[in-house]
Amino acid sequence: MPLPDLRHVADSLQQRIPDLFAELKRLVLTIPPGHVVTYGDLAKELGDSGASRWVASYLLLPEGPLADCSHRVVRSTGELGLYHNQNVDQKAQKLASEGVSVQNNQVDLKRFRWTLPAGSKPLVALKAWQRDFACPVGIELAAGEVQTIGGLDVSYQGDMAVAVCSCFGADGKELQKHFAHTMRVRFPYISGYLAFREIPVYLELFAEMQANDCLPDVLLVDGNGRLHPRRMGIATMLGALIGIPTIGIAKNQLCGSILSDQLTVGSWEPIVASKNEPDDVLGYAILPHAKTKNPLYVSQGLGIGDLRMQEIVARCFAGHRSPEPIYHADRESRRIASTL
DNA sequence: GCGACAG
DNA sequence: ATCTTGTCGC
Repeated sequence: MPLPDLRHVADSLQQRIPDLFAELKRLVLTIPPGHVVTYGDLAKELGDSGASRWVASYLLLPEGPLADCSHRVVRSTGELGLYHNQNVDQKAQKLASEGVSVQNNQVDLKRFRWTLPAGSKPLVALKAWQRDFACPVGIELAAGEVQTIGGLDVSYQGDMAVAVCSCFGADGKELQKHFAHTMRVRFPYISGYLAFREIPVYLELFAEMQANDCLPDVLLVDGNGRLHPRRMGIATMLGALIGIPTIGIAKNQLCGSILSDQLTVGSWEPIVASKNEPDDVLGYAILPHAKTKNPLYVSQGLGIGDLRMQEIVARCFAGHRSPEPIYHADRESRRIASTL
């Protein structure tokens, strides 16, 4: 199956990613003096209440572009919450000067809550994109021995992202070569939407690797694949976009429940969406070795069945918690980011 | 009050 | 992910 022109894929995907910063700013600027909204109100208007933590952290940025308005955003309980300059009293004073009465660090939301205008809800569109995403059917890891296993990770220096792909041989333990690409990210980290933050830099990286005729046979991606609220984690989406089989490797559990309550070294314990449907396996938890008590969360990206996925990941274990290709990509991307 | 969500 | 000091252990 011919691979797509990744230069073109990179450019067209970038077009489809909304500017959440601009949309949040637009919403915040509609709050008139004398009114407040909650972090959750803003997140829901962006399309997902799960974005409230990002909304709060962005508003509370000390030198952030919305620092002038952040006093008008409070917690859902009516508590004032934090303020960008650490001085909550100043938040109360600003609200009071605008006519919002504050008692015991609380605002009466019934009286002062502003109704935000209907927005474009960009996260609703992105959720729909994930749900409806049609994976190409032809992507399957070829039978026989794998030649090259790639490990992917991204590190950050501010809003600069450094993506690295470390290419390992069939044994999964010997580094052959690696590639790196640095670019500015323009989408925040929100749980469930990691792909929209990190896929752009990966696509730039793979466009270069394609130009050098150095694409691995299979990719281990730092993040989930099928183990995702909408079954469309970054590993799955990336595999579909670049046409290479992928496996998702996460260090923390995003969703689902582990069927077994006992993890033993080297055993693949199924993770299901709900214990009521134990046949719907989203991925596996595995302890790579006895030195760590935290498992790795491994799930199908695209084009590889469970057994082969387990075999490929297992042969990449060598004393670190992460498989060697990801471990190397993590260290190398971090090293480069620290020089920026 | 508790639980809590990849990077 | 990043911010961060010392500290425990192989």
